[in-house]
Amino acid sequence: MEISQKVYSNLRKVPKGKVTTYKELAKSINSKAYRYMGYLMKHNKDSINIPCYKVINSDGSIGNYSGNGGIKTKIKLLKKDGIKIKNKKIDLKKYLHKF
DNA sequence: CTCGTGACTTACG
DNA sequence: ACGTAAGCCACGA
Repeated sequence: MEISQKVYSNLRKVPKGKVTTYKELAKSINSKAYRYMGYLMKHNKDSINIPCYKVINSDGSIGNYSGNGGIKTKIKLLKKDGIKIKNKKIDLKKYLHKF
């Protein structure tokens, strides 16, 4: 199975109300290709089934987003999932999902 | 095979 | 806190 498919699969496992980081995502597939995670999201081959907005930076900041509205929409979607965002940062202690 | 790319991370000054 | 640099890895051309 291709790495990209594994990443997508894992990302879909993130429960509602939780988020994950590029770092954790890479670790979950036994890889250190942190940068590639974002690369995959941007390419967005399966955007319909992949909640890329649940992927954030290791320090809890939002990171980036190429969808409609960009960062703003990403934050909105996260809030919709019940996640509290403080000054563009997410409380990883509460919302980080580990694989 | 090599090269460029990327929504990252860590370390250092 | 901020900018810079280096490390990292899969993928397409």
